[in-house]
Amino acid sequence: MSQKQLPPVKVRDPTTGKEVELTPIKVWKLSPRGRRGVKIGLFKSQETGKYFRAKVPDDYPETG
DNA sequence: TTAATTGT
DNA sequence: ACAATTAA
Repeated sequence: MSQKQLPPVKVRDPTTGKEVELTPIKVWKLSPRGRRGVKIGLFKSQETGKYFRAKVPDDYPETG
């Protein structure tokens, strides 16, 4: 199986306030039943080492 | 156990 | 309010 690395996402790093490109550690769908919901990624700030969550594009692949 | 994430 | 996820 060719393991393609996921592309970085442009997100606002809430710990620095800067917009950065980061590859999410994990991605999942967050949606109530019967509603559309959003995809969420778990990220780790390079600047501060702090974890944060942010929306990722709807077409971004989910990770296991 | 809670905070925080986004859009309906 | 509600969905899943996980660091703190």
